[in-house]
Amino acid sequence: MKILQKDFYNREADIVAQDLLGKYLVHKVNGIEKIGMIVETEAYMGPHDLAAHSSKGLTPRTKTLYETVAHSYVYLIYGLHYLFNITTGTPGAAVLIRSLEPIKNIDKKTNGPALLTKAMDISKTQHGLDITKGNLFVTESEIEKFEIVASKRIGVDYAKEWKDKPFRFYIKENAFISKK
DNA sequence: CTCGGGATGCGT
DNA sequence: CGCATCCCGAGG
Repeated sequence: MKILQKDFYNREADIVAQDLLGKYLVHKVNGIEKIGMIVETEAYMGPHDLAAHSSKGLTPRTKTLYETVAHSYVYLIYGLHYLFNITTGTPGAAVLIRSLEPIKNIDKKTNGPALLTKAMDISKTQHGLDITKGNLFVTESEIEKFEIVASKRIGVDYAKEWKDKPFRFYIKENAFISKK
C-alpha cells in the first residue's frame, strides 16, 4: 500500500488531521507489522496556538516541531504516558494521533493517545524519525467514505481563546473513539 | 539547582 | 476524584 509522502504532511495541521482519518499507521517491530487505522486526531496549529507545545518557543524539546515536516514528535506526559504526533507544514505545528482501530498484530487497547503508543510499541526511541521511510509510516487505505466530526480538543482548558476551537476530528460512530 | 505543571488512564 | 511519577522550562 502507498506510503504517504512529505507533500501530504506539508499542509496546515487541521487539514492533515482530517486527511489522516481512515489511513493506516504501520510500525514494523522485529519483522512484525503492527497496523492500526487512524480514527481520531487533534491538530496543533503552530506557535500562535496556545495549546501547542511550540507556543512556549523554540527549545530543545520543541526543536522537532519547528524544524521538520513529516517527522514523529513523541513525548512523555504526566511522567508515564507517551503521546505520538506527526509534524506538519507550518513550523511549530503537528497532529496528535488520539485513537486507532486495530487492524493487524495489535494485542492491547488502542482507544486513547497513551494506549495506542503502548499497543504500537512507540516510545522515546521513535522520537524525531522521518515518517515517510523506515519502520514507522502511514499508508493509504481502501476504507469507504465516512463522516468526520469536529469538536474541541481534550485537556487544553488552559489555552484561553484556543481551548474551544474545533481541532479534534474523529470518524463518526466509530467504536474506537477515546472515551469522553 | 529546585520547583511546578502537564495534549492520560485506571481504579474507587 | 486521586494517583502514578518524570521531563522540561523558568527562575534564582
